[in-house]
Amino acid sequence: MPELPEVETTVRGLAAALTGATVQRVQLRRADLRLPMPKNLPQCLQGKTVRQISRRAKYITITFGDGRVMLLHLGMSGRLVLSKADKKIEKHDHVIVTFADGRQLRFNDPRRFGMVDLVKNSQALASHKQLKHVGIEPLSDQLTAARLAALFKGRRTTIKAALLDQRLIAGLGNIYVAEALFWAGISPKRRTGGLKAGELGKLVPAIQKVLRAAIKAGGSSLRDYVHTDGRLGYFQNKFAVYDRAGQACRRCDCAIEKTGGVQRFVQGGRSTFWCPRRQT
DNA sequence: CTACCATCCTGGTTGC
DNA sequence: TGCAACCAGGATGGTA
Repeated sequence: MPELPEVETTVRGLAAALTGATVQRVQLRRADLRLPMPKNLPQCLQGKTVRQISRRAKYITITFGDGRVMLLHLGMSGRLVLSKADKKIEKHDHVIVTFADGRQLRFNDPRRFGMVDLVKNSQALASHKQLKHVGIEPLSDQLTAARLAALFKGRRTTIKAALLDQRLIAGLGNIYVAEALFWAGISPKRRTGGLKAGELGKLVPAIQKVLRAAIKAGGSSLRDYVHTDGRLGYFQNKFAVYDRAGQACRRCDCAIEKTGGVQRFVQGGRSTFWCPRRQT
């Protein structure tokens, strides 16, 4: 589910609601996610106050008053939802944080591809195994055509694989790579090294435009994803190509022409959607 | 390097 | 209605 826009929407919801809140109790109902959770999580967080909540790549960080940082990843099916304490506990609610005012933050993840970890301070966070190698933030001024050219130079990978590679650019996933390449007019089959400066110059704003629009729409809700208050995102209604095989893309009448509209094929084991008429 | 594959896990959808 | 196959927003480690 969650790519950068969904994680960002979650972070904004949590930050607005929980900054300054004090943890009363933590229930660790199931610790065996993709990485095992630290068993001392409840003891470490009890009585601590939330100082800051932010995002790096697709990771969520919750910094507490004593400097400790909780690191979370939502994997494919994870969600963080605020609820009242009397709400029924769901099957896949793995961590439940109860605050002093009675509200609860629940980490629910059916597929258990997510992760939760705890580190001593922000320095330890920066050198965390999961974060050490993540690439540039696409919505920062780090993302420039020149930077992309340097990252891609000499590589023979396809642009689709490169944009999914979190070590290069952090936060894009299968949906937003497809959408960004569409708006940039670049075929997902192109080799990174073969892209011209002008094409990279179109790719940067395409990536940022898609991510910003998706954040504005509160992310995409396909099946699992919901906001921290349970509302759905609606960017899925604005997809140009993702999950639209056989339909017209958002820019032409390709569906009724011989190209047959948006095409789907499998690349690296994952679905790729593109419009052959608009992306070359 | 790179492409490709399987793996972790559950649940929803599709097709017979 | 049952059941099996297939599919899914991610990340990683192995293979050739």
